[in-house]
Amino acid sequence: MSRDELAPGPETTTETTDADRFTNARAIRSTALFEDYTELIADLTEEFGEARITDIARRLGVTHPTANKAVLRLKREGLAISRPYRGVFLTEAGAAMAREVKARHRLVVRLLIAVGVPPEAAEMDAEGIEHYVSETTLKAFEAYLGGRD
Amino acid sequence: MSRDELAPGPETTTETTDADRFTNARAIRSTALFEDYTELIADLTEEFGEARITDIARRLGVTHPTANKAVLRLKREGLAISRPYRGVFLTEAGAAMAREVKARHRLVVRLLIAVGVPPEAAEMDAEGIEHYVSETTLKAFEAYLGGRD
DNA sequence: TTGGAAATATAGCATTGGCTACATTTCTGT
DNA sequence: ACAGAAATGTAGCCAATGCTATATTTCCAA
Ligand SMILES: [Mn+2]
Ligand SMILES: [Mn+2]
Ligand SMILES: [Mn+2]
Ligand SMILES: [Mn+2]
Repeated sequence: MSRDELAPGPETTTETTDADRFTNARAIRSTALFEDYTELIADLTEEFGEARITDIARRLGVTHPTANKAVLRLKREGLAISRPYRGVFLTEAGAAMAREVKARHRLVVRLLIAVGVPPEAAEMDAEGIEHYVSETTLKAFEAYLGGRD
Repeated sequence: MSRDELAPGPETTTETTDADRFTNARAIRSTALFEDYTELIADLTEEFGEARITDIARRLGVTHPTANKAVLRLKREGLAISRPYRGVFLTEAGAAMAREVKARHRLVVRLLIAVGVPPEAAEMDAEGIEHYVSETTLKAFEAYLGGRD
């Protein structure tokens, strides 16, 4: 039952292992929350001029202490700023993330709908899928959607 | 700056809120790890006749104590069984999850490739995406891939 | 057969991301 | 102006998921 050096394959090019894929997915998982927060804060700021903890919490479906703690992490990472008892705002880095994430979100929804997924399901599933779509895949989606914009 | 009762909309049908989408994504996040473990244990069992902690850990790119702890959770949830210092095996529930997840994994890869994503990127991204694809979306993927099977 | 290597288990630590309960501050209607 | 309501902040709890270090068990080769 030897399992060493299994199937080395004829590849001379560096090979993508299972571990690479799972490690990639784990790395993304740890940034997905920040992506949702920055995208949401950008939305709220556009709608209301500021993003308040209560509104963030309600839109995400979490309690306000949970939102508050997440915002502390966002601030620590340089993605947001806020003064006590005041609204939350994105830094330039946070705004850049929000723009990037929003574009990805929309493209994923459009792609899903284009291949026949009902809009409701597309919106629902995209909320999770969006975080795992690489640049390469995004480009492919753009090419696929191509003309019919 | 009133934000109460904003845009109630003309819907009579129950509406999907932002919070619903995020709550759904959080629920899925908490099962994604189990899905990867069951799928992997099924693969290893087929390849070697058993799934050993060391092999699980190496394939996932984590340390073996991490894999061991995850297997304890799998056992607690009735998805796997094992005796001390021996291989891990899936219960019927675990095997059912593995089958379902593997089918989803393959369909997602096929769909991505079908819309023009390079196979390498498709495999990489599918590892995360697969967990967030609903039954409805899966059905749409099947319909889209339709004939050219 | 037995000693070292390999595999497995366990202990203990850290962070994340949930929650409830309670404290503090700000806002608002009278 | 001020009292009560609303918003925000903080403390403390928990589970999940990662890690390193160490102990134990099993396997294998001489
Ligand atoms: Mn999302
Ligand atoms: Mn999004
Ligand atoms: Mn996966
Ligand atoms: Mn998979």
